Amino acid sequence: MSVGTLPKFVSNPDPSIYMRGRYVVVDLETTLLDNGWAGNLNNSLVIAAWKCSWATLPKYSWGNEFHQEALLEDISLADFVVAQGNKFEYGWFNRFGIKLESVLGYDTLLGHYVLAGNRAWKLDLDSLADFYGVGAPKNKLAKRSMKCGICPSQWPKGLVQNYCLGDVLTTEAVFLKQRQILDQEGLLPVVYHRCLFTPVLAELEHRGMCLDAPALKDEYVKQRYRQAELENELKTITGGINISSTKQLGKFLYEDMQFTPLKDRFNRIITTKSGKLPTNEKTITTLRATNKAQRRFLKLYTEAKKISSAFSKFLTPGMNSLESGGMLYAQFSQTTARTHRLASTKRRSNTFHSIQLQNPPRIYKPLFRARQDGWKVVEVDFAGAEFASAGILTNDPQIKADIADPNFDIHTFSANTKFNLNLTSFSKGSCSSENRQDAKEQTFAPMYRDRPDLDWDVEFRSRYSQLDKVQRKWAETVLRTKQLTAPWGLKFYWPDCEVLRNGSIKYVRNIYNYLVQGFATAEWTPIAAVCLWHRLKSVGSNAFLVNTQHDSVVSEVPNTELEQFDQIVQQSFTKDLDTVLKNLYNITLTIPTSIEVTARTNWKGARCKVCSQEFNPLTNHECRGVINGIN
DNA sequence: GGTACATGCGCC
DNA sequence: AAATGGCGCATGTACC
Repeated sequence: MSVGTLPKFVSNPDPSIYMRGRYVVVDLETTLLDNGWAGNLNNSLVIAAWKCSWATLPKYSWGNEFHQEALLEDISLADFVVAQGNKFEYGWFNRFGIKLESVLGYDTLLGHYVLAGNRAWKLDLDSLADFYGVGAPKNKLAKRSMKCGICPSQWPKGLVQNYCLGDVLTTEAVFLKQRQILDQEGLLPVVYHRCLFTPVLAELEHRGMCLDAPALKDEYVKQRYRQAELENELKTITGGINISSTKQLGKFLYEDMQFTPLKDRFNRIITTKSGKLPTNEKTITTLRATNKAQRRFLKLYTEAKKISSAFSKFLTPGMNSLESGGMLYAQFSQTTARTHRLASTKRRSNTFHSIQLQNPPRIYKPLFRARQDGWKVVEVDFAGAEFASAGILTNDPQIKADIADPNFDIHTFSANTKFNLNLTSFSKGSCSSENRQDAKEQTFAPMYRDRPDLDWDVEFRSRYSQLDKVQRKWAETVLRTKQLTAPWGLKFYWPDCEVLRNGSIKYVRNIYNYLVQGFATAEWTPIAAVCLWHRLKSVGSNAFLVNTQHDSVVSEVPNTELEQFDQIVQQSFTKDLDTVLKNLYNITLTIPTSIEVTARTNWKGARCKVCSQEFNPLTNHECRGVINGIN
């Protein structure tokens, strides 16, 4: 069975193409529904403008998406396509009939973001023009019209044309300056990596995720009912305070109910940043309830708050979408996170229902399904990605050994310290599952922290002494030079790094974190997704990607293609990842990555802490409907 | 009435 | 909240 092929520009990436290749710079003006998103089929193209590197004058073309032969011809002659905010153009290229997998992009927005590293630089085209000193022709009238939401289709033709052509020339000028700097800084491979990911995201945004309507309705009704019950009971206890108000809740807890505020290990009263008494769940579950009324209130309150959050963030938007087909969309941003991880937001839209697709409650994942009968939702996860990433970056032999050892379970090891178990074996099952579960939460915390007063930190850092040594070296480097260069070339900056009064280095936790988190989730996952996407295209598969959550990729796959899909996944997430990291960054993964693949009609959900059953609103389960019983 | 901030919490 | 990092969103509140 064929696992397909990758295009040369993926399997054998050569970022120097950006310095010497033939390119076309493109800018499009469209109607403005949903900010001109190509996913809204009521949008239309107003004008396309482009300039070829082999021509002196730019070209333009009015008219609709089906008549862009001249642009398509030039794109087919180029090695890559340059644009500011390429994801937008990719969406429209799809509508032009261009196969996205055949177009290598260069995005000036991503270029600037990569140069910025973790610095919060402005990324709009005007700011870029200023930064690179290429003096953009500022068309104030056009800018103002755009800002006021006046559709370019209503503008005088000459105005649109000048605006669009002006942006093409500005983008080209920015590109030419920018690529020189990125080349000198050794950052072109990183930009290349980011640009490979863009068309995958453009398509993924367009697909959206499909809800399981009966399951969602069932859950919605059940929670509405429960919510009403809770509201009634709480009202009788509190006299009708607004439990969403931290102010009112604080007053109720600490004044009316007379709870004793919590204290830290130095016997200081714990407060929030602004000095108020905290009212979050952790605090509330730790407060000592001394009577029945107090206990009852705490239980009801916690449940009510979770339910209310589930409604506003998920159940209500989900229900609203059912009339129009039960599809939820999101927007992904490659230029938000300081670690260069992907970020996701709700799509601000009147047409599309949307949620933030990177954080739906895990217990509700089974409320999503494949949109067609006879298909599965397939999730691919990297297992222990950040631990492996840390092991590779610091070359720690013990991390490597522990990951390879089937008889070593790090959460059991963690539980051993936390609960003083005096275990002699750390294989999974050597301690109770409750102990393991409780320890799990903090197992990897010492990777991004170093507290000599905490037993687990000392234990962790003494076992993984090479990791400890290298991370300290990172911090010393930043203290000395104010920056840190990752093995893939990306530079992180902490210009005001200094030794604090208590002797620790400022930003030490960020310094310990960024490379480790960035390598696993910002470098590996996009490469794996890109390779999966290209291979699926190359075999003419009907399967497609619908989501990605830092160390996982979610797809919809026809049952008839499951076996082939699995093989392509294995290829993409292991061998292809190795190949691309080697060829693009000259990095070798000294610890092999491992993945978990699950395929089912509905998206894989969370397991219940109590009975270990996967939560599924469609099946009977002792924790059915009880949100806070779920891990 | 709008904006900015604080808090809390969902995910990885 | 003590006791890692990274995000975005909802809600309430303060302030102009």
